[in-house]
Amino acid sequence: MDFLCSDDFKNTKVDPQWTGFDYLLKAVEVDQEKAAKKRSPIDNAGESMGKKRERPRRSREEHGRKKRRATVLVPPCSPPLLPQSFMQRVEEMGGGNLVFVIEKKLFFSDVNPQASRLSIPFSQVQSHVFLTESEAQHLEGKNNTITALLLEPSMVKTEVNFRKWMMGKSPMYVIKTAWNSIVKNNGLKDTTVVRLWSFRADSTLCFALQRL
DNA sequence: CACTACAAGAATCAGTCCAT
DNA sequence: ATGGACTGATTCTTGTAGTG
Repeated sequence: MDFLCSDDFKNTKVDPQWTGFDYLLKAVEVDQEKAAKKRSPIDNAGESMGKKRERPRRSREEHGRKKRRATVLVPPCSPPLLPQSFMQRVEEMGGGNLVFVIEKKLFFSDVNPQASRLSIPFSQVQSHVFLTESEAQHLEGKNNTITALLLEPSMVKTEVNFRKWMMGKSPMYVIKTAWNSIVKNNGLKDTTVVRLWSFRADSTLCFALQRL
């Protein structure tokens, strides 16, 4: 991960009227711009894609499995704005340090009650700065969980467990515990597009889930 | 242009844990 | 004992860069 340094802000105009929250938003913006610059235009077209592997093709549909690999959403270059309704709720909770985490289309595995989890592929995470260094280290440990609050699209607060898993060689974050009820209460389905923000309320890690 | 190779990550499933 | 929730390894599909 590339951390921001003072050089990254040399072209940033600072308004003395800014609140602490405005500073945080600007920091996120600069971080996103830096990340976008780092990716070459070619990389942007298929940054995470490698090449194709030849395998015997056996239709999964034969086994009642759904077709996968839907189009991966191209993340916006600058973080989207959190809707006003969420902003109000976040402020009510005394929240700050808002960080845009990911925008993703939900897949069957994300809404499958048997799985009861929201997968957050590492490489699609817009910024990892929402975790403190100690939290990131904590998650490295096997079976280590961070308890967080999730603000559902319905504005209901739910306690969830946040973990980091290694799926093969690919690390991913997962939100677990109560995820099924979140899916149910908010009518989330596969193909639903959601945005996830993180923020801090009394140093507690919190997430805001926006349904698009 | 056609083909190959690879990485990413979605989907599945067996095993484990825990509450009833 | 049973069933639901959770875990995480494995399987396998897909997009695209690389090569001829």
